[in-house]
Amino acid sequence: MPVITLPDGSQRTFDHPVTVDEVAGDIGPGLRKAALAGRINGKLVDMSHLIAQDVTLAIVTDKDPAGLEVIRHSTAHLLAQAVKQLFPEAQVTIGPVIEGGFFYDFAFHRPFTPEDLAAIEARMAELAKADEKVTRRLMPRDEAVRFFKDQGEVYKAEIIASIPDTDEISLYGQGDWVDLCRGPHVPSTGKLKAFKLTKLAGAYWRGDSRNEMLQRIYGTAWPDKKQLDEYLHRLEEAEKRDHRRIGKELDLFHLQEEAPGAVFWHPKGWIIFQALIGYMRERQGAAGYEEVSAPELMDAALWAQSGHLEKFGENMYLTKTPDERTYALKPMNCPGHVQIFKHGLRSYRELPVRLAEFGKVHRYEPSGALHGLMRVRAFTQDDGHCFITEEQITEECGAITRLILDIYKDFGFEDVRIKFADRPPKRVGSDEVWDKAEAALMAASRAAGIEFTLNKGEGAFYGPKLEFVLRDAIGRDWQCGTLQVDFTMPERLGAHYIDDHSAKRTPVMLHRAMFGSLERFFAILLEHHAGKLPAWLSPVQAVVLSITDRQDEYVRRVTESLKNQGFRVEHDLRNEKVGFKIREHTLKRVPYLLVAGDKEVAANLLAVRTRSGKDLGTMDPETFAERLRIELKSRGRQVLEG
RNA sequence: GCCCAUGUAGCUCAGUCGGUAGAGCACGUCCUUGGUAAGGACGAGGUCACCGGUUCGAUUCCGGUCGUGGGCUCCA
Repeated sequence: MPVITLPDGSQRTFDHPVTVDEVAGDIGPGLRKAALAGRINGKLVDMSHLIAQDVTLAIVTDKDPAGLEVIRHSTAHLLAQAVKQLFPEAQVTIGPVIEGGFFYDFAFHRPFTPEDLAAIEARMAELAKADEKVTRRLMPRDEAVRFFKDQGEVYKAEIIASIPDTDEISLYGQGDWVDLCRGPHVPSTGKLKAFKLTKLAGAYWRGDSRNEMLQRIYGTAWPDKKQLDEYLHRLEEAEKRDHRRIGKELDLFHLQEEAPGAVFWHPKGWIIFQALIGYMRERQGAAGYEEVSAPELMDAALWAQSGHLEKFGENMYLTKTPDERTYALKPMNCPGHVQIFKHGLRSYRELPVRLAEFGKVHRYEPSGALHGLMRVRAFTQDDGHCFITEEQITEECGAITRLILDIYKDFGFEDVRIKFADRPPKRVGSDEVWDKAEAALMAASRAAGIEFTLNKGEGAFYGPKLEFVLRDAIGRDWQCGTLQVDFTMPERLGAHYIDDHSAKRTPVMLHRAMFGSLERFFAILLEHHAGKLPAWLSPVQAVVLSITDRQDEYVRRVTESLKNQGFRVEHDLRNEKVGFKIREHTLKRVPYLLVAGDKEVAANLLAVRTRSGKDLGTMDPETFAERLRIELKSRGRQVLEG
């Protein structure tokens, strides 16, 4: 006698057990048709799920995020079914839903080709059109293992064998194909109407690089064709704002074969880079940091003492010199800063000592990890180290966290996620010291009132850390800022201060970076703004354009004057039509285009146009300068273009 | 590091079933003096990533190396 309570609070009573599908049909034929799954007491189930008890039930359609997940998961199954039909020797493994779509990993004796992909997709379309019923059944674990082993599906058998005894094993079938799955799934394959296979890739079995390489097929799926097309369009748009592409278009930097993972900064890119440094110099100077510079090349012995050589050695560049010494190119700035701290006797009265450096570090990253400016082998950190007493940890961590979040706001990043990364397997320092460091950072985070998620085992080898994560235009997450508590390094490198009882004490060291890598932050900024950097960061803030050569003298004079006032301004006197010049500088994302024709020259004016095509009318050069000055000073919060 | 793809002019890309290559844009010269996203003509530009092999002959076929791209692993 199940009584079923619906989301709107209404109840339906049945005199026999009913399926979700029947309930949906009872509510209305339209809903029954649109239904993909049910949610019983908060748990997702199939349409065929039989309800015998009193429950609350919601019918899940494609309007529900969970419905979209069901569609994607079922499309992954459809993919596997198609692959098994076309390539019976291929073995299936796993096929989860991911952001934007799904993938399925297969073991196969040869790589899939783009032609295979097209054939698979075509077969999937046929199978969807056949509208095969999707059925669920339970099977005892041992029987399921045997069932898949008999079919040569050793990966599936391995997965089932690793499922705890207590969990039930459910199998889903559609047509001639059966797969292990927790479910739920769409009631029939006809519900899958809009999908596309997007790419092929390799992936390790169970994500372990010691395991064999499987072949992963990525795809995306949506409730309808329109949403699929919109998604594909979004991908295209994201590609247009790829920092590598914009870097080329705007002539900001380049990379070349001879220096994999190292950047050749062009004049315009370097202006932006320096603007970032200038900004950070100002902010951290105000926060009590003193800027220093430590050697890039130091004797390997120092890196052995710090523990870097042992824990980080495979990522370090080493060089042997004619004097038979081995030097290491610094992969981190901390040991250098400790040397500066420990030079001379330090008193507790001096603490906190805050040292900062725009330090260029080199790390030999695996070749496959390199990615534009996002992942390089030579990069610049806005690195800083605070030498403090244990009592100062909470306050100092709070100050750093507030500073980081405030700085991100200046660049338009409001949504920042914070992760707490605790002790990694490869580490230095005793467990007691780690307990203390983790507790201290945790307490400081709580005191600062920030929310964070746990990133297990991802701390630095010398201490736990907070990671500040930004999301880029294509939806990828990038760790930028970091804050680490370190009870180990000062000890290993022999740093001390004298406390108020004239005793030698070891300071606690905080490592922090806000941009993290300037190269990466630069790339994220470019993508975030699609190249349209705010004027205070733009390499060229305005271009003065002549219409004919009669304005040359005036244009030169105005440009010179603006330059003398500290603005980054160029002129364009080329023998081209004004439309051509406008187009070109707009494509170069120059914030302001200042046009001078005969009329403007006669009245000492400039016709001001923005890169987004807005006409701001005419104004005299002094007025423009004043307004631009305000915009730059407010870092874009007060914008000339309105 | 691993899997797959890929490397032709400054850029974006054609092309050569093996006989040393072409377009558009950019660049140079000239014509045009034109009012808010491409005016026109002519010209110059490439050891077809690098090293080997097969071949009378390789940019093209094969092998390797390096780089790049998409993933995996790793990470700021």
